[in-house]
Amino acid sequence: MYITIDERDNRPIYHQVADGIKTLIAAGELRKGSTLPPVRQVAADLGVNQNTVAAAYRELQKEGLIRVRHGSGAKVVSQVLANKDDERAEERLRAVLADLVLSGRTRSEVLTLVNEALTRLARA
Amino acid sequence: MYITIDERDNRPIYHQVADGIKTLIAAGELRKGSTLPPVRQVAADLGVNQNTVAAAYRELQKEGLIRVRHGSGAKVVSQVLANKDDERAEERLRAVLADLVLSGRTRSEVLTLVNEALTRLARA
Amino acid sequence: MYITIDERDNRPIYHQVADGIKTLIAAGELRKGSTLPPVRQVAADLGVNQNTVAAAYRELQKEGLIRVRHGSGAKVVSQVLANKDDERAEERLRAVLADLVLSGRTRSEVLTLVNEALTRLARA
Amino acid sequence: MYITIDERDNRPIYHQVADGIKTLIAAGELRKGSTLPPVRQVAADLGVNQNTVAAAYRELQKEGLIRVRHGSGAKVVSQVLANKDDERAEERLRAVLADLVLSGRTRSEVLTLVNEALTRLARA
DNA sequence: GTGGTCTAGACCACG
DNA sequence: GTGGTCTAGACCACC
Repeated sequence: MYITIDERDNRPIYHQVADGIKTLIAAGELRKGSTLPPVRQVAADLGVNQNTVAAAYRELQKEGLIRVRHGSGAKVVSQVLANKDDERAEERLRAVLADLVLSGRTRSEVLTLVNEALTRLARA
Repeated sequence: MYITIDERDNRPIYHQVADGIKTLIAAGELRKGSTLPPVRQVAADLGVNQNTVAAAYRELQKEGLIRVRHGSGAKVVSQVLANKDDERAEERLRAVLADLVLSGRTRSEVLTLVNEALTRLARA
Repeated sequence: MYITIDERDNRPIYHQVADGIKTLIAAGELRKGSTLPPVRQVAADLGVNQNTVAAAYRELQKEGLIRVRHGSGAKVVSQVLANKDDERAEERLRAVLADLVLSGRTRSEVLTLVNEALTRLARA
Repeated sequence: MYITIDERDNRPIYHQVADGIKTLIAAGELRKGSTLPPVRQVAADLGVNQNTVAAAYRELQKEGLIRVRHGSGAKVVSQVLANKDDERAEERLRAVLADLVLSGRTRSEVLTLVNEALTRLARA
């Protein structure tokens, strides 16, 4: 599991964990039916509290990507988000692109970044 | 000021305001030397608390885009972000792209969204 | 045994099993003196862990409905719950009814559901 | 706010709190636009931890009934559950009715309970 | 003032 | 073994 936590990142840790797993699902590294590692293990690996990882799993379950069952762990049940609109992904996309442009990148540099990122996402 | 506040957007309001202004700067509608409208006016226009708009301005000042002076309002002083938080922006880009892919969009659909957004940003 | 396990049901599996058997008892399909099928068989039929079915039997025994004996299987010994947890049941009833109302059902629709359910329970 | 916590109730506390508020919404005591009391106040009133109440609010938000915003509290935004199917309300109804019947109540006694409960729910 | 996040650690529930 | 709940308390973010 290649998830990284960035202290300087404004996003809360549990969000970063969830996003990391979402990326793995989008990239096809975690397919429908795959079992996620135990909460405790992820917590130990990343050096964060178990509750924090549990919050990430809860988040993913809320979005319909995984199914968490009490004694038997978490499993990927879908590769499609349930609430497409709630997250306002397009709006966030615009904001991020504005940031990249404001950091001095040219249009083609931004497009290169986007293409590189998309290439890693199998289903795209 | 063409800024909109979306109730359903999960981002905090002050963030939405700051992002709106950043987009205007990136698009060239607000150039170096331009004066931003008074906090009170923006607050009234958007129907939000003055403190919220003030927080947005503070954020923009922290990023080096504007300069806020007591009595003389806020002015755009740069069109380039001061913070070199490139990695964080790229990380957020990846997360947003993963969300778009997980919401069922194909690679070309995502690229269309990106191009549309970039076209509105003059400097890109 | 007409018990079904619903993956989408939030109740724990052992609870679903116990409730299924309780419904059979309430409906009179399992009468005082009847023998329940062996844990292994139920587990195999439903495709769940034996421990899970055992937990359900334990629950039913705790409520005074069945008697589990090593070697001789489980037998229905009563058609009346031992625990006087009436208030808790009523509280749960209120919560479920609130949910049904909040899901948009009218009073008469709810009453229809209730009547249908009661009709299947012989002793009612 | 007439919410009660029952130690003997099997449901987790945060669930009992959420159910209590749902009942108030279903009964029309909390209408669309109403503001919920602060997390801290509810926590103090009920004698539970703030995190527990926060979990209840999160639950209600997930179900689409309230909208929680950072600095400005929680507000009722809908009187209809967003995820009607996820909760399997009808299945839980059958289980509760079976319990009431098994506790020795006749059909008419159960119907009286149901009617009393529904009478308190305005929208029913 | 409001809610959100995170931690440490205890204890419970499920399979 | 797995995840869930709850607590106490600290600190942060938002309006």
